[in-house]
Amino acid sequence: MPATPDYIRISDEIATDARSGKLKPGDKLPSIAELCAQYKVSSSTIQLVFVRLEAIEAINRRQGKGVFVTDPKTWLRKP
Amino acid sequence: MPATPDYIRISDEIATDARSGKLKPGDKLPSIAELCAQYKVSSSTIQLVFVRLEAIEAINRRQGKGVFVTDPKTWLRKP
DNA sequence: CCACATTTGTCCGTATGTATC
DNA sequence: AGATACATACGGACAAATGTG
Repeated sequence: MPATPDYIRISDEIATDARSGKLKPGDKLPSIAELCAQYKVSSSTIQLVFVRLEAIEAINRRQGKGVFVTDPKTWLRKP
Repeated sequence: MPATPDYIRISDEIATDARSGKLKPGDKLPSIAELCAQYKVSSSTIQLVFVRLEAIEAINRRQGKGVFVTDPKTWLRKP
């Protein structure tokens, strides 16, 4: 059986952290470089994570500043 | 003004076609190779489009078979 | 204003795996 | 067996926004 793809697993973990309160609305995620190191994946995979989380409005990406978590209450679904 | 990124523009066009009825629920999208040719982008960009559309449940991806449009009424939002 | 470092943003080409026909 | 098609992941190139000095 196929293991869960990295980009699904990582976005689910971030979503879980936000729902549990470990990440709060407005919190800035680690930089892409740090997330790459933390999860041992490439930046392309992290970008996939961001596209997926952004599509459901779970994060807010601001070029040059960072990626910020939104309030889970406003998410379109639980990824 | 920043040009709209390809993966946003393409997923918006597909969404518009589905909403207008040009694409109907259950319709199969052209193959990745055909979409690459049609929009003159790489397969990586098409995969970004798919991840984005799948996140809002606008498409259903079936490995080896194709990518199918869902009913816009069930989408999580209008991309 | 300018230079620089940091960070995110987009896109590409390729490799490999898996499912279907 | 072979062809087709989608799935995941990588690494790199370059652009754009921000902040600091």
